Amino acid sequence: MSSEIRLTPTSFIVLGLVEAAGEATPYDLKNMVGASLGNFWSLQHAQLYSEPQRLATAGYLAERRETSGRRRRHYRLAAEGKRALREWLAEPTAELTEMRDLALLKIFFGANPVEMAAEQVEAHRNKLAEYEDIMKQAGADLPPGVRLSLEAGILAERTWLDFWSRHAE
Amino acid sequence: MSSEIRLTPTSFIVLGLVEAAGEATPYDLKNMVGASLGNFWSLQHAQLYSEPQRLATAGYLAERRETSGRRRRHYRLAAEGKRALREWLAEPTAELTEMRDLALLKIFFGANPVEMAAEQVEAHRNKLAEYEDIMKQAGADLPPGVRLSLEAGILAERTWLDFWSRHAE
DNA sequence: CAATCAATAGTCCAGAATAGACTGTCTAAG
DNA sequence: CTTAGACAGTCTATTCTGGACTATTGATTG
Repeated sequence: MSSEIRLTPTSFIVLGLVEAAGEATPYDLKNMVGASLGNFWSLQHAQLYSEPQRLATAGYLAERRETSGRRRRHYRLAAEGKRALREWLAEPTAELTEMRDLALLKIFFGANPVEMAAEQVEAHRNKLAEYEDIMKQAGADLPPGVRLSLEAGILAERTWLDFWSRHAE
Repeated sequence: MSSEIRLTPTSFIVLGLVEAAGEATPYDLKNMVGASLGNFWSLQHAQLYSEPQRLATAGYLAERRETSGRRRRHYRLAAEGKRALREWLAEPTAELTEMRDLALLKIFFGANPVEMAAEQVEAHRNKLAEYEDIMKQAGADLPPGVRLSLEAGILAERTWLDFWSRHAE
């Protein structure tokens, strides 16, 4: 309960994942992130330990702690957390994709695009293959939202692959 | 000189912009960012005040301070800064685009894509128009790297516009 | 000329995020 | 029974973020 905290995207990621899992430890969250979300929103694993605690003290999550062994903390959504998540999901955003592309930054400042392109083509090709693979394996049974964001990832990777290929000669 | 500091992307942005300008105040840098780079790499203006100071104490920039009025600080590249920038530019990166897209994050967690799409189509359409405008106005005389990253921005915006349009019905 | 307004320019701070080293716990194989 | 590797969590220093706040300058107008 109590202290008001600022809810950041990180907060909603934690709330969303906890909701999806029903109950989860930070380590569970870490694995969930790695398998999905991490592909398009990078997170430090340390945050998956600190953020749930923040949310728990503020009343958005309920915490149950094991009394022996690893003394893991298990989190579930509290009513307040469910409400906050619902609200956030319902509110559309006009905010644009923010991208941070080191290679592009170097190009901007005059780095040689051809040299840059070789590495980038390779990296994007791998990423694209990975996504397409997931889509082929699991595509049909993915929740629609997850599937949609995977599609978006595939589109984006195709675009980048295309862009860099054209500069690779 | 002296104290070793960690050079982050922010550092190289400052070094790169100072090099391009010859000499610049933080406020100049802020304007340069707004007009170009800011479109694909967001920065807090406060950092354009603190980062140059960090770089100056570490010997990468030379600082000249006005003695009256606003007491502006003017920075130029020091030899060490020029070296660091060259080195960074020469080294290709395999790092991928990191994207943070709030709308996509919401979709991932189950938000209604149709509602999301309306706002996003609008926002991306505007951004795309803005880029294409710059390209038409200034395209020919842009430095090649700047032009290339502008092209990348246009491609990316087209991709997003396309993606969201398809879900807008 | 003084008042005032907008644009210009810079400072500050609390809190959040990042990088990455470090420490424990558990299980299975040799 | 020991040890390697996977599993799970903690910690710290530094950087970054959002946003409020202050101060200077130049242009307008009454």
